[in-house]
Order: sequence, then C-alpha cells, then structure tokens
Amino acid sequence: MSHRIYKQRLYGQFARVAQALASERRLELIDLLAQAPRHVDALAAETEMSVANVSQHLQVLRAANLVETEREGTKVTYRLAGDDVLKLWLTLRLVGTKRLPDIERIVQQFAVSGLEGATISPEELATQLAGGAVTLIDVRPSLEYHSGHLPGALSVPPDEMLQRLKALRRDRPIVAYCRGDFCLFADEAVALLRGEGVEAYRLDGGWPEWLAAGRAVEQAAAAR
Amino acid sequence: MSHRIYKQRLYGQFARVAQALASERRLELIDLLAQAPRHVDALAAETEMSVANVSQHLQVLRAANLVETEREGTKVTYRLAGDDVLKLWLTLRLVGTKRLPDIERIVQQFAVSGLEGATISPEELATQLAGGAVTLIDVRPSLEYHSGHLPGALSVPPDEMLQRLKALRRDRPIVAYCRGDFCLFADEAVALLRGEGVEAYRLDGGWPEWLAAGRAVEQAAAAR
DNA sequence: CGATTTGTCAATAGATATCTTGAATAATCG
DNA sequence: CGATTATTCAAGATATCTATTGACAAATCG
Repeated sequence: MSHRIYKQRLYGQFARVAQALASERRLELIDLLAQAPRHVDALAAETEMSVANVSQHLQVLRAANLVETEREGTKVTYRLAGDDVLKLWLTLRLVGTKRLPDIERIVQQFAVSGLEGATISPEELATQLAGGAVTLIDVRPSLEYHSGHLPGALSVPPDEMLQRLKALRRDRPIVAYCRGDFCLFADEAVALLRGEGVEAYRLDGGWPEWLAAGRAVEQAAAAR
Repeated sequence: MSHRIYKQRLYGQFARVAQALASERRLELIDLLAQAPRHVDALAAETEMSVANVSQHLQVLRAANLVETEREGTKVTYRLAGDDVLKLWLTLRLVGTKRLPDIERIVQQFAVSGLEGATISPEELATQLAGGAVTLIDVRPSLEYHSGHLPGALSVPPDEMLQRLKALRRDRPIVAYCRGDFCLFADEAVALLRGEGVEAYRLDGGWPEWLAAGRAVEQAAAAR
C-alpha cells in the first residue's frame, strides 16, 4: 500500500529532527546558540566537552539543518538555522516543564531564594521601556550581549557582576534579564540588588523568549 | 561547579522528551493519537506493527508523560497528555518541513495533482461556517470523527468515500478536511468532487491544527 | 615555507535502542 | 472457574549512538 510508504518516509524525516534534539549535549549546544552564534572552541569551553566531541555533535545538528556554519579564517562560527529552531527548542522546554516533575524539583533545588513576586512580564517591561522609567541590565556574558540584546539594555556580565552593579544608578527600578527561564544569572543580580535595598525585578523569560516573541531588539548585523 | 550540575540535570530532563520523540514509529503513534484516543490494538492495526512493539513504544511515550492511559475492561485507551504535546508535534513538523528538503520532495511525489488554489484557510472557513454557506466534510475514519470534529462537519470516512460523496448536496461549495497538512484524504475527496464539476476546497491544515489553534470544535466527552 | 591554531574525520569500545519471540498478567465472559 | 481477549513484560540478537583517542586538513602567521 503506497499510503504506508508515504507515511513511513514522512515520519522518518520528522524523526531526523527529533533525533538531532535527542541528546543532553546537543540541547546544551542549542541553548548556547540560542543566545549567540559561537565558535566551536567557545562551545567546547562553555560545555566542558572536548572540541572533537562538540564538533561531532554540531555535525549531527547540521545534518538536520538545525544549525548553519560560516568559516572566518581558521575559525568556524555556528548559529541556529532560524527562528523556527529556536521556537522548537522553547516548545520542547515548555513540554518538559509541564510534563516532567523532576524539572520543577531541580529548579527548586538550585533556585535563588527570596525572589517571590520579583518578576516582571515582557508586556510590562515593554511599556516601562517606552516610558524610560527603568534601568534594564543584561546579565549574560558579554559575547552574548554584543551579539544582540534588548533595546537600551546595559551589559552586566556575570563575571564582573559585583563591580558593575555598584556603578548603576539606583534612583529608579532595575530590571535584569539573562538567558531565559532556567538561567540563574538574573536571579543572582536581583538578589544582590534587593539585599542592598534597591527595587529590582527579573524579567520573566530572557533573551531567547523575547526574541521568539518577535519583540524589538538591538542586534549585531548577522551574516545571512 | 554547581552551575554545571544544574544545567546537566536540566538538559538531561529535556532530552528525555526529545528522546521519546526520536523514533519514526513513535511519531506515527503520536500523530494518530493527535486525531483521537485509541486502544493499543487499533494503533497496532493502523501502523502495521505488532501489538507488543506498539505497547513498548507507548511505554516510552508514557515514561516521558507525553501520553496517558485509561483502562476500560480488558482494553487500554491511550491519549495525548495535553495540548502542549500536540503543539510540540506540530512545531516539530513545521521545523522539519522548513529544514529538510526531502520532505517537500516526498510530498510532491505522492501529492494529488490538479488541486492548486483549491485550499481555504481556517480563518476563511470560520467565517464561511458562521454564514452557513458551505458543506463541511470530515474525511477521516469514523472513529476519529466521533471523537471530535469541526462544528457542523459531516462524516465521510475514506473507506466509503465514493458513496458518501454522492449523497452530498451539491448546490453550494464543499470543504473537506482530514488529519492535517500531510494527509491525503481531503485531497482525494476534493479531486473526486472537482472531477464531477463540484466547487470543492480543502481546508489548509486539518483537525489537529484546528484544535491547536484553539478554534471551536464538537468533541465527545473526554475521560479526564 | 614550516609552525601554529582551529576544526574535522576515522576507528574503537561501551552503552542504548529496537524488534521479535514467547511467556505472563489482568479483566471479562460463558 | 477455565477460556478468551487485550496488554504488558522479559530475553536476546542486531543495530545505532556516544565519547575518546589520535590522525588529518584548512587557514593563518612569522
């Protein structure tokens, strides 16, 4: 029956995409690439994997056309192939969060405490930004900030967080954001600021969620 | 470094979801369950797999909480765990369609020809339905129709398509829908009707897409 | 050009995943 | 209660996936 063959082939193709995602390591790579394009060695350093291993995982992702490459001299930059890939990753995360109770448990275990109610929604932030009544800080490594950030955000990289936070004006609320729902950088910044009596909030979500929602950004000119 | 452990555990959990999807066979099961809940033996019959094999794949999906079960006497009904799972499957399909050229090729190869421009968008159909000016037919197996269908749709199961199409009133346009973007049933119905000079269209998408968009439906009372 | 940096490739061992087979269980029915 | 139906479980052969290692290739730089 030709219907069977048709379906088999189709599902086989869709399975290729799912298989590319079906690895802890590759999901970590995707999550990093969702923040900014990177070189292979940077990915290896961040994930504490060997360069060869990272390269192989990237080949798998590339075989499914989920990432793209570009050579610059001896270096190769990898980036997500498109918004659709980002959305797939966010959707996968959403399903995991909803379906796997272990995830909530892990988050609880590592969460920064005392931040209940200290979040602000993207909608709210967007209106606040329009009014210019808040200081917005991007608490991600500066490579990611320079690749793209929310409009008007100041860079406060995690490794210099203490000094940079001191230099901020504190006469108006500060909103921090980072890599997204499961990233702790913004929580840490908000906890530090609140500890010093500053009115501080963390953005619900982070850069990838903001980007996927199609909101305005300041972005470095991307190749392609 | 505790950040590493945190991330490792999180990505490990998300990978569980992706791994559950990473099989041609399981995707076919999910696609069937997206149409209607079913018993194990029905899934085995439709997919031409052994019951034992289907059961094992379903265990994998259940371990990731992507499907739920309910026992009714000697039979066990499997259903998708929620809308989020349906959306994940649709998003995965979207990425595949966009990223893997093979998919387009397969579709071309099996497509019913001569249907260019014979589609109608969900928005358009919704307004047409409000006006009551079209006949809407559900070209899926009757089990799926009875589990849930678009408001006002008539059932035209594929195995009785010829007779049932004859019995339709032909003084107004007929819109057919089926299992979704990659399903051919609606195309076949539209081709047959057009061949007889009837004004017929296929809905862009199908039952799962309509459902995921949150549009109105007529649905059998679901357990849970 | 030879040395260096960066990334890929190939081979391998170990771990997982898949499908088949046949047995085991759970609920029903006569 | 024994027989039947529907599903799950367990074992095993085969295939696939993963991480490591060391070799190779591509571009740059002195």
